[in-house]
Formats: sequence, structure tokens, C-alpha cells
Amino acid sequence: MPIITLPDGSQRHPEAALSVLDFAASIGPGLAKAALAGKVDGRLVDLSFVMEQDAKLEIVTEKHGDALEIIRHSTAHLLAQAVQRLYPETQVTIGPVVENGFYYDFSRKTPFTETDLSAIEAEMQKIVKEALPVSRRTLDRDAAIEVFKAKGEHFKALIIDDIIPMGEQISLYGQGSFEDLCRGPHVPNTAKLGAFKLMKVAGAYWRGDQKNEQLQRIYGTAWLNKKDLDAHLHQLEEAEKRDHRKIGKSLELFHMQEEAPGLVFWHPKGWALWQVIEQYMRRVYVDNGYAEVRGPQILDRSLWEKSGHWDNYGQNMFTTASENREYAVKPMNCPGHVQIYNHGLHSYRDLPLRYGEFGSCHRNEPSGALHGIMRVRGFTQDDGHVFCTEAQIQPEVAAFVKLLREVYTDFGFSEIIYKLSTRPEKRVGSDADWDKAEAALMHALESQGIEYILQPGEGAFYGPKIEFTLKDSLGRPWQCGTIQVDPSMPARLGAEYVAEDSSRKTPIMLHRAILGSLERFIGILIENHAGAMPLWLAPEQIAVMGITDAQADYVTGVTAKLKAHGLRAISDLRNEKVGYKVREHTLSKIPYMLVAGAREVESNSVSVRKRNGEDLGVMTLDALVALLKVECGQYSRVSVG
RNA sequence: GCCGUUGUAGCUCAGUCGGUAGAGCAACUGAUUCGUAAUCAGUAGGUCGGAGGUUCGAUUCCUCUCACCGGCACCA
Repeated sequence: MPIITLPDGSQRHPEAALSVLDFAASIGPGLAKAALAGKVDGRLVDLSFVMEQDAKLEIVTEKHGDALEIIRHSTAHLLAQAVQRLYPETQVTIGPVVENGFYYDFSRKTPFTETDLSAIEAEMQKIVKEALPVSRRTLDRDAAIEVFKAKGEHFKALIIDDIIPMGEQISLYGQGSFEDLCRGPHVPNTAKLGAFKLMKVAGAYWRGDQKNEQLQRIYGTAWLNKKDLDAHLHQLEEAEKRDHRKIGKSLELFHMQEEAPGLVFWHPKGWALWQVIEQYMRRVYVDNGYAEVRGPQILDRSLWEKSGHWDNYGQNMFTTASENREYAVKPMNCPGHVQIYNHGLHSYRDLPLRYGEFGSCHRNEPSGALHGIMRVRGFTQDDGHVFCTEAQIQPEVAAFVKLLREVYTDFGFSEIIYKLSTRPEKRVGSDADWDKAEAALMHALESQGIEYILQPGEGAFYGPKIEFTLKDSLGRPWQCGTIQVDPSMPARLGAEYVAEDSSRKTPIMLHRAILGSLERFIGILIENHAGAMPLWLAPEQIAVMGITDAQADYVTGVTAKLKAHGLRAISDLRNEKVGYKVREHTLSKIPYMLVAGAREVESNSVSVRKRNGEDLGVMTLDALVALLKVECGQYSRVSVG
């Protein structure tokens, strides 16, 4: 008889081979009722799974770490069942679990509408009430294909045909008259579900390929209970308040308009923020051996043909013509930097040679790709190129990764997602070169104990890259920084250096950006801080106000002194009550508010209030300036070398 | 680019089952000089995203188009 070992190490010796459910019942009826699935020897199984041999068993209840995944997966089936009940002509395809929920892709001529969603959701709740038992059966591959073909589920048949190897057994899960191909496990009964909500409908291509039919995708969120669901919905509402587009408008940072899709109008406050960041990054350049350069905005077609952009990237380039010449507005800065490098002869002693630019680029992105200031058609990269030898790749990459982390920390980011993208199918260069370049990137990450996501085949055609990704307020990832190894472009554009043996060699080029695009980075920064920028970044740092007109001169004087210290201060002399002004400047996220009434004028001081409502009391201007300088200083460290 | 939604005053939004539109805040004017998240009163403000069509009449219905938003695809 099998010996069952429980997570606490205790062992049981059932009389016969029991199912997980029966075993749970043998411990207690409460446990049997709470059970959703089992985990046998680390593998998730249904409650109906019979343990024939010795096994380590965890009974998956709500409290188990895997419970949500099972619930979400089962809720996806619930959705598919409801859809087919209401719209029988619909074919099912796939329905995986994603962050916070699930989606299911359907094939149907007419897309679902928002009203359909409510109807579907109501039908789902109905099925929950029906408490349909969920059953599992296995078939062999070819029989399963016939089952789905007979039902008119051609996509399912296709999936089995393509993915499941010959002769393999596959499992089907049924609830009521609905049956779906699935690995499982699932909850034993639809009554176990209920804390879900359908969120949105969207088009999605079959197998993610634009050339295929577009399916109708329904996204849903699902949780263990109503409380968790409500908490999630509430969190979404809160996240929407952090949306950079909303904050950009309310804090008067920037705007966009119909006549310039994907292009940003920076307003004074937004541009002030931009300038702080740019000046900070300029220091980073200087302190880390980069020489700042500036290339032209448009270049002749012939250069883009040489660089390969005209053929490979032409669709995304804006072009212009004059006097029988064609130009392209630069979508990247690298060809420009190579031109600068190519002026004059470089020795191996000059390497690594680092150029940096706040490079304005334009790319004609597909209209559907645009997103606030995160994905735009005109943007500025903190773009740098390092010309170096093969041996210098790894130390350069390691130094870059270290620097990037310091910069991100200064801006208040702690969660960086690291991705390493390796050689794609379509590529140039020898496998030996790729081996070396990939190894260099990998070692640079590993030497700093960084965990990264490996993205095989996602590299550029010329070389591998590391991507540094941050998330927006809704958890959507955005690539910001990057470093890429490129042995190809220097050769195409004729870059070379004189080696020790006086031969001419082609340098390796590293493309790298810390922030990525300033537009995107500022967008993420806004969402990360919900518009309440740290003092050193705040476009307006201090608002000075009087109680009555009698303090106007004093207020003006205070503001002038603060400005003389390099602080960004404004006077608010409007004929409004101080409470009104405090409210306004709090809403506009100014970090410090100074109030001067008769008492402060008398004692030559100011009353200091922070934007979070904290009252720092009355202090002299010198004391305040010292305080603010400390607060600014701690965020603006820049490492050297 | 594809699928779906949305587009009304500077902002946030209401409204018209076809009879040329309304609120709050902001702006402006006046009064008020009031100590830490909204002082009071008054005034002004919109070819209802754009173009075409149906109609006696369109912001409302239809077609096209642009932009935004949510996804997908794309992202050197």
C-alpha cells in the first residue's frame, strides 16, 4: 500500500490507493471541502488523481501558492463555456493564465461588444450556480482530433495536430456539455469559482502572427475571493490616477495634439524636469569618460543605404527631398557617431572611445503602437556609442551595467527587469563572434549577481543585447536602457583603427542608452512618483506665499534669495487665502511651501510646510537652504569611472 | 497596420428617442486682506474631432476620415 508523505513530514498509510479527494476526506471533511487540487511529488493534479504509489502530497486549498493559477485556468474554461452557450457558432482556441487573470481567444465573425461581455459574465455566474462537476478523460491523439473536428472546433484539432506528438495520450476536461483540450488540473466543480470579472475585449492574431486570422480575445481577472477581487479592482483605479498622460495634463508638463501624432509639446514645467534630467545625464557622461557630440538631424539617402537602414528600416524613416537630393530624418544616432569617429585616424591607444549625445530621433511608428509619451514618433535618446576592441567589450558592458543601476537608483527605481537577447535566425557574423559577444554580456550580468531573463533569438541581426526594462503604473513593461554589441556597422561605414602591429582593424561598436528615450523615461518616472517628483527633480521646488499683501515685498525677496541658491522657487502673490494657495500648490505637487506672515517678516524667517502636509515649523532661510541642499544632494550622486 | 471603444467650453463631465447645448472647476471683473487643502458676487466662453450624405432642419441618423484609449502585431 502506498505511503503518503504530507508537507509537515508526517506519513500516512491508506488501506488502498486513494484519490487526492478521498485522501483529503480521510483527514477531515473540512479539508475535503476546501480542496481544489493536489500536488503529488511536485506535480499539480486533479482531486480525482489516484495515488497508486508512494508519494509526497500537498493538498491545494485557497491558502496554497498554486491555488490562484488553478482558479484562473478554470475560470478561463468557464468563460469559454459561457461563450459557447450564448454564441454556439464560436470556436474556441487557447485560454492561458496571465498576470492577475486569464484570457481566452475565440474565433467568431462578429467581434464581441462591451454589452456581450456583461451577458457572458452573467452566464458564467449562472454556470457557477449550476455547480457543474468538472471531469477529466484521456484519449489518444488521433481520437482527440476527431472529437474536436466532429464538434467543428478546427483550431483545437489544429493545436493537437501541430503540437502533440504522435501516439501521445491527451487529456480533455468537461463540465456540462462543454469540453476542452487541457493539461489541467482544474477545480473539481464550477461552484469553486466566482470571484472574477471580465475586463476587456481585443483583437489578437492566431498564433501571434499578423498574417493569420484575427481572433476575439476576452481578458478577465480572477481571484480566490470577492475581497481580493475588489482589492485588485481598487488598485487598478488607483493606478489609473498615476497615468502619466493624466498627470502630464494636470501638472502642465506637456501636451500632444491631433496635428502632431506621436510628438510631444513640452510646457515650461515639463521642460524644466527634462532639463534637470539632461543636466544630470551630462554629468554622467563627463564623469564616465564620454565626450558629448551632436550629429545632424537629416542625412543623405546614400549614407542610409550604406548603413543598411534604407533597406532594413526604410518603412520607419521619415524622408524629405530638396534640389534632387533625398534625405532621411535620422531614426538613430549611430551612423552620425561613426562619421565623427571616421574623421581623423584612431590608434588602438584611443580605445575605448566613447561618444554620447542627446540625440533627437524620429521613427514613423505604426499608428496603433503610439502610447502617450512612452511610445512616440519623435524622441530623444541619451545615446552613446563606445568604439572598442573585442577584449574591451566585457569590461565596458560591466561598467555600463553598474552605472545604469546607480542612475536608476538615483531616480528612485529599484525594480529593473534585465533581459539578455541572443542570436536570431537571421543574422550576420560568425558563430564564434556571437559566442564571444553573448558570453561577454552574460558575464557582465553574472559578475554583478544580476538575475536576467534569457530571450533566445531576440537579439538584433548584428549582435546580442541586454535590455533594461521598467514597468508603468499598470505593470506594463517598457524597455528603457539597452546595450548592444555591434561588430557590423563599423565595417559597413568604414570605421577603423591602427592596431599595435600598425595594421588597420575594425573596432567593435557598443550601442548603449541608460534612460533609453527621455520621453519614455519621464513617462515612467511620472507614474513611478505619481507626479510627486523628489525635490531634486521637481520642476518647481518651492512656492513662497504671504498671508496678505503686506508681505509681498518680503515674499519676493525670499524667492529671489532661493533662486540665487540655484533653487527653483516661485512667488504666489495672488489675492487669495493662504489655505487656497496651499491647496493649489499641494495639488501641483510642489515639494515645499513657505508661508510668511507678519510674524515671519518680523523674525526674518519662513514657516515651512511640505507637500505631504508635514509642518516643519518656522526657520531662517539659511537653515532651510541647508536642509534642501542636503535633500537634493543625496539623490544626485554620480559615480566616476 | 488590425480588432474594439471614445471624441461636447481651458479641465472634468452631463445632455439632446433629429428642432443649432448645460454644470462644477479654471479664466475675467468687482468686493474681501482673511495664518496652512477651496471667500463671496457677477461676466464671458462651444460651427458638440473633421468632411460628405439623408432631412424642412443633424451635435444627435448614415458613410468616409483624423486622433485618443484598450489589446494584438510591430519595437535597430
